[in-house]
Amino acid sequence: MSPTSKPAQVHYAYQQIAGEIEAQILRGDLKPGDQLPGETELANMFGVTRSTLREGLRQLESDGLVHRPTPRRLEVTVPQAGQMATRSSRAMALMRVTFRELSQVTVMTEPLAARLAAAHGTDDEIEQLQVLHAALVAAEGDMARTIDLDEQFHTRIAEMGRNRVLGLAREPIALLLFRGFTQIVPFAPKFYNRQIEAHSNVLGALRDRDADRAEKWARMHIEDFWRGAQLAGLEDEIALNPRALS
Amino acid sequence: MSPTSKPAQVHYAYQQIAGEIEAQILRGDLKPGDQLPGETELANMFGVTRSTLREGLRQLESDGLVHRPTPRRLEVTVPQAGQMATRSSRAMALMRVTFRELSQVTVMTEPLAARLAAAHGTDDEIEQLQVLHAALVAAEGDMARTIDLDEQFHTRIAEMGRNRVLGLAREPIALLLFRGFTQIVPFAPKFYNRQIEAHSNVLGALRDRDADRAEKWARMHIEDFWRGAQLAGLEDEIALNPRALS
DNA sequence: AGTATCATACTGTCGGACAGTGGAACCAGT
DNA sequence: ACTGGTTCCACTGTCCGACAGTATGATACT
Repeated sequence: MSPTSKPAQVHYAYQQIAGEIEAQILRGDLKPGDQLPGETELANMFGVTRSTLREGLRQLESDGLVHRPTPRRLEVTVPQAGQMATRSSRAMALMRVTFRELSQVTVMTEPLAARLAAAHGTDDEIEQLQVLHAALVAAEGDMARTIDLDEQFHTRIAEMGRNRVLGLAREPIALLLFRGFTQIVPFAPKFYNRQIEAHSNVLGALRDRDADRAEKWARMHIEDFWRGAQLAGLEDEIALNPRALS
Repeated sequence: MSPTSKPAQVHYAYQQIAGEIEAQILRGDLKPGDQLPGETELANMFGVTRSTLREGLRQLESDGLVHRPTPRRLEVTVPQAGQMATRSSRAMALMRVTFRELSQVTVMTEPLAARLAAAHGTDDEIEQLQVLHAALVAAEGDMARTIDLDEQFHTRIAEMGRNRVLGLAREPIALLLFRGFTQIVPFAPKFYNRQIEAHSNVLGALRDRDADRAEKWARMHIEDFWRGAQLAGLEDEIALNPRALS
């Protein structure tokens, strides 16, 4: 019953191949960076045609367990965070999750990220964050760029926390939530400036290595975002039209 | 630069096919439940061979955007939470995340889940949770079963919160963390009983619809887990050997 | 009408083939 | 001997054609 142990009927050859290689990776027989044999050879090893083998490979590729730096080289790899985030965002968008759902989670993740960043971020990273913030301020008016930089700002903080689990968990969520910016700003003119201010305060707290203050301002930042959504009457609205993710 | 808008070089035919169908789904031209034409017809539509088309389909399948209820029927679907969780867990296991990383996040997610459950769970769900808890108590000694039920208990609470975003975010994490149970119990004999007790208290709070108390006990529950890991000296140990996920 | 049978169409897999190309071996020049 | 360029080969992406097994819908039967 456990979601991780379901040796369900995987009778199809291409699934068996994907499963077998996956098992070898998880078992450690194949380590990230290892190069796999050519398709013909692999096909022989598994006793199938190249066509069948390729279908299996496509699946592994899509799972992020192998990838091709160049068409000629097929190597084992650990799933990339960005790839996982995209998949997750897409899933949530298709589920038509609401601003409420996103906010409820983000109001926990971002403050945690800020707290961890205060503890583990390097001076250099804080400096870079300052630069990013300056760019964000300078981008006033350009909505697309603002959203992009805003997302980067938050992600950068999360990275500073040295917690990859948090990184994986929050990225797809933040990705969706911050896109909602566009829908909120028109309803709350002052909103934009308050966001900038909050960023400044988080930045300041990080510089002082004040975890509590960083956490507090991050929380206020998100709560403010949520209030903006409420003002705009978007609480239970779909956060993002899936088509925006194309 | 945005992770969602990368029309990178997708020159390969099978990638274009996957991309095109994916776009149609995100755009809403294809809705979950819709049935797709046969492979031959699709291949003609895209002007490629069936072999090539199939490679594209395998990718979509693996992404969870389409699936085959029966080999004959190929239909559009929204990615299943369980599938995403498995992928995520696997990625984290391969990244060799530590107990520390998992705990830091879980100590936020589970209390939030408990709080939301107190607010939105139905009486019926609380009853079912009681049954599950009873089974958990009865399973004393059977480690594998205990872990399985424990994970179910937490997941059930998360579902009661009616927040799909939280569900997606916490599932893969909880999946990994609770498996660590095995490594902790030997070091902390009393640990097991305290976990049961905590569950009881959360359950009681839910029954009283006391969100604060539910949240508090959930937090204590996780913090206790974390202390157990510390007692066992596992703070920075790999939470789960990837091979356990095969 | 409900059930059983049959025919058809479609999937999973196979085998072979070919153009384009990236890498490696090989050769030449200094 | 080492570097730089050329050639050749292996390998990928794609195509074509084929076949067994089977699920699905159509047909026939009770």
